[in-house]
Amino acid sequence: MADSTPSLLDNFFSDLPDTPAPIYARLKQAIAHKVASGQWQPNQRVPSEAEWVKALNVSRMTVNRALRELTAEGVLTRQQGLGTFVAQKKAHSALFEVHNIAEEVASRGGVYRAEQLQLLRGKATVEEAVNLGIRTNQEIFRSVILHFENDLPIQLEERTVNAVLAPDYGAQDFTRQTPYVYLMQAAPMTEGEHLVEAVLPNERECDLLQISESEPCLQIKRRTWSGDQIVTAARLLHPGSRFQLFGHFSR
Amino acid sequence: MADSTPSLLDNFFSDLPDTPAPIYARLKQAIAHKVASGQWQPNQRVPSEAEWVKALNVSRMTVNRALRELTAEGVLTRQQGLGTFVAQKKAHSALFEVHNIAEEVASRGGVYRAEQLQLLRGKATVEEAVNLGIRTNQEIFRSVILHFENDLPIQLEERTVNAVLAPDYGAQDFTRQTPYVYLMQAAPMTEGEHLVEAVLPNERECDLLQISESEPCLQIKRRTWSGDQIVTAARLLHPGSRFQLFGHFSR
DNA sequence: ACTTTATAAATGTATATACAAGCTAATGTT
DNA sequence: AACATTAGCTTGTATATACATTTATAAAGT
Repeated sequence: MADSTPSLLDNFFSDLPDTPAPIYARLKQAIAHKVASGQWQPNQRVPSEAEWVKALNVSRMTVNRALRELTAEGVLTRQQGLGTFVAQKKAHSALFEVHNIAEEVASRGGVYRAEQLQLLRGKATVEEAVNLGIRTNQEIFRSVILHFENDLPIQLEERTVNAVLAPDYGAQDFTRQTPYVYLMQAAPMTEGEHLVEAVLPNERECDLLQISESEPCLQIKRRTWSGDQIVTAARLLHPGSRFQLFGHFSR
Repeated sequence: MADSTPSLLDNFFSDLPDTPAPIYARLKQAIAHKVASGQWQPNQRVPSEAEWVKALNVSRMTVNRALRELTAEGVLTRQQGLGTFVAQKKAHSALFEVHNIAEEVASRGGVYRAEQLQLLRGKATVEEAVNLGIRTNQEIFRSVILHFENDLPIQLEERTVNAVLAPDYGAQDFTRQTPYVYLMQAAPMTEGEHLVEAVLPNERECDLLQISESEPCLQIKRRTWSGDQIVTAARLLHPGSRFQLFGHFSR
């Protein structure tokens, strides 16, 4: 389970505000950012409580609280006697966290492939501006991607992206890497919402998804925040016969 | 916001094991049970940290941890200077927690009504036994209920219930109280899972839901645990034109 | 009557300390 | 060489203490 311990504990708070939030919260935020941005990989070892105490000159209980809460939130895992580690990505996954369709397909043992139908930059329309919480003249990206599992369409993805927060979105090749992966490192998600409903897609969409016009689809509209700004809004269309959403909850 | 403070702090742990779990965990469990079973109502005041300290003769930090974690889990809400209170049921609700359709309808300002189409006791079939994780000769209840919002069908609910865990299920009147409410006090839910998909219902179901046969529906299959036993398995059918699932997530 | 000020109560955070319990690796013994 | 023991590091929990912040209430002043 163990790897090596990250080094730079000094100046750990360098790129974070040092006034408003309590110590434990800032430590949580700093660690969560390392994990969300991929700088710390799953199963990698996190500095021990004693190391944090020495490096940051804070009480062990303060460090303990930060690590304990991150563990409760599924960011870290801890093992008595061993240490603290970055959690596996969807270990005890929260609800309905199908953010990366490529991983989802791979985890089922399927072959994943994508076609990029559209990717262009422009100014936001009124509807898009409302969706993203920005002004209408602000730059955005629009992309349409069709995702395949074993050469059968599994998801049609229409996405609008805030170009200020993710400036390199237009330079990505989404047949190689899903938007989710790029967006997570460009502007790590802190919050999100989704709206799920059953719909009958229009003729063009049925054509793309290779389904009959009477086949119902799961439509998921999702918006994700980074801090207090909306990074992206997406509409995901899944053929009902090829896709189910699974969720698990406790307490 | 404040009500009156519950009295019996003595013997609070009376009906709980007193050996294995740490103090803070037992306190959490005891409070969560009071809330889940409805003995403590939303917005009702919970004893202050100081009161718990005096009553249980434990450290304030221990009580603080229990209350703080229950707050993070959405069971309680706290306000500095004021006190600790039982949280509103779906305050910052977890994901897709549409457990009680009556509340859902009411929160939208709609008029709720239900028709009980079936309610009978019997022995579990093979499929039902597998679903509930029991043996095939064990007693179960089966119920079919149609829920209305403003006199339009909003949910068709087929439910199987473990009769051992919820023995009085058959005596309930589900036109007055949803199964969820009874089941929560009979065997408080600790875990659950759901499977969401888009389907086209059969002729009878379309008839009941008053929709055309080409209208897609959201189908939710849900199982809920109490401890390590499955209490109930339900299949919920929602007309796509009248129902959406909304979820919100953080971190 | 109204405003201001003090006071008390409640939660929020931080620290120091202590001991329990789990895991690993070094050490010692047979 | 094989095994048992021990020491050291790790997380887990519990306590006592201190001070900050927020809120409501009571008292004092105008």
